[in-house]
Amino acid sequence: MPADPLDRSAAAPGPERAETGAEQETACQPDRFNRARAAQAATILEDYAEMIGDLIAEFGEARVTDIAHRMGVTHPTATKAVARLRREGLAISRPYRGIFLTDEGEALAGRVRARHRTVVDLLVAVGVPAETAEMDAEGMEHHVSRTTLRAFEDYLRQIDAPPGTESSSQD
Amino acid sequence: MPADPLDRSAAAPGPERAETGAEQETACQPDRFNRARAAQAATILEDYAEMIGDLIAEFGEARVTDIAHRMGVTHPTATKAVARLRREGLAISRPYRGIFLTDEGEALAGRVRARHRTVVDLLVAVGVPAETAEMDAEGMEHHVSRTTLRAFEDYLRQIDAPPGTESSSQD
DNA sequence: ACATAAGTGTAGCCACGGCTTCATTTCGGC
DNA sequence: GCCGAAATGAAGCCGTGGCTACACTTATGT
Repeated sequence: MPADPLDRSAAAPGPERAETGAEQETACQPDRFNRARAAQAATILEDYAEMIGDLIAEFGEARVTDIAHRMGVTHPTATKAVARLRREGLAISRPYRGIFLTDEGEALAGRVRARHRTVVDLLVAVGVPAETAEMDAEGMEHHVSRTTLRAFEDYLRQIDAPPGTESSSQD
Repeated sequence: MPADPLDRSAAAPGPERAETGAEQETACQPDRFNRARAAQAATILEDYAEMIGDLIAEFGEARVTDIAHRMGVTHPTATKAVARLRREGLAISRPYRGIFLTDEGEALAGRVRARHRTVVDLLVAVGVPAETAEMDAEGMEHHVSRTTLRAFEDYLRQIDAPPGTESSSQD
């Protein structure tokens, strides 16, 4: 490393940092990160909603303990998450009773589940081992926009079609 | 909705919930979420490290204000992030001076940048518009495991090769 | 019917990652 | 050389999402 890299006087080529033009060039950058942050914030709600949907499908209701167990958290954490779901109008519950999803919550859970499947399928389609695909999709899915999701679906549909059906060239 | 969906007495088909077999079937579930959480925790460090690397490449140093501006956060937030980077041994800095990356930090930034490019390339390859790919990759990349990354690279290499070159397993 | 176990709720702690506000330092012009 | 502006640092607030510890309710078994 340089002798004194921390001395600004010799570091920056220009103090004004090319503010003309470079500013709007990097104007989209914060937006990207803000979108990523927003997606991350929605992640937990989406995961819990989907999980509750799964449990209801399996057992007819979702219990805090089961949610906590499957999410790998303690039960107070699950309780807090459920409280947030309630606040957002995604779930309903009564003290010491099971947790259920509102229509909105169910719709969300359905969308999340479908998206998850699509992401896993795409990963597998491009050569990711099934197990790894499941793992990675869990985190990735929350950042997949509608546009990207549709692109995935199109791609999967395309490669799903028999190769000889519509290939322009004989190959 | 049912008359009284919150009444457990009529809800669960069986209280014991098929603990035989189902337990180990869902044993991997918490792990999935834990991995996703861990990835999310590393997200900020990775993003800041890459950003600092970019700024150093551009200006010879990274300043808190610039980092904050590009990340779309206020400067105290950037300062805190830098503090964490320092704690993790990824960056060095002196009060009122620029921020620089350690060798480890630089290595991390390089890996992150390469991974980002690969993810964007793959998204584009399967039909995602370039701009959307940039957006979505920002969040997705942090959840791409080594295995998946290599699968992406293989896939890109494969489709990069001229379609007629090895179509019939000639070479 | 009651005791105990299991499930649930509540309170309070911590770290993180945003934020605002204010103090301090450095930089730059006069 | 000094003074103001810009940059940085430090303190403190808030919401989130983990956790532990403890209280309470429900369920279960004898």
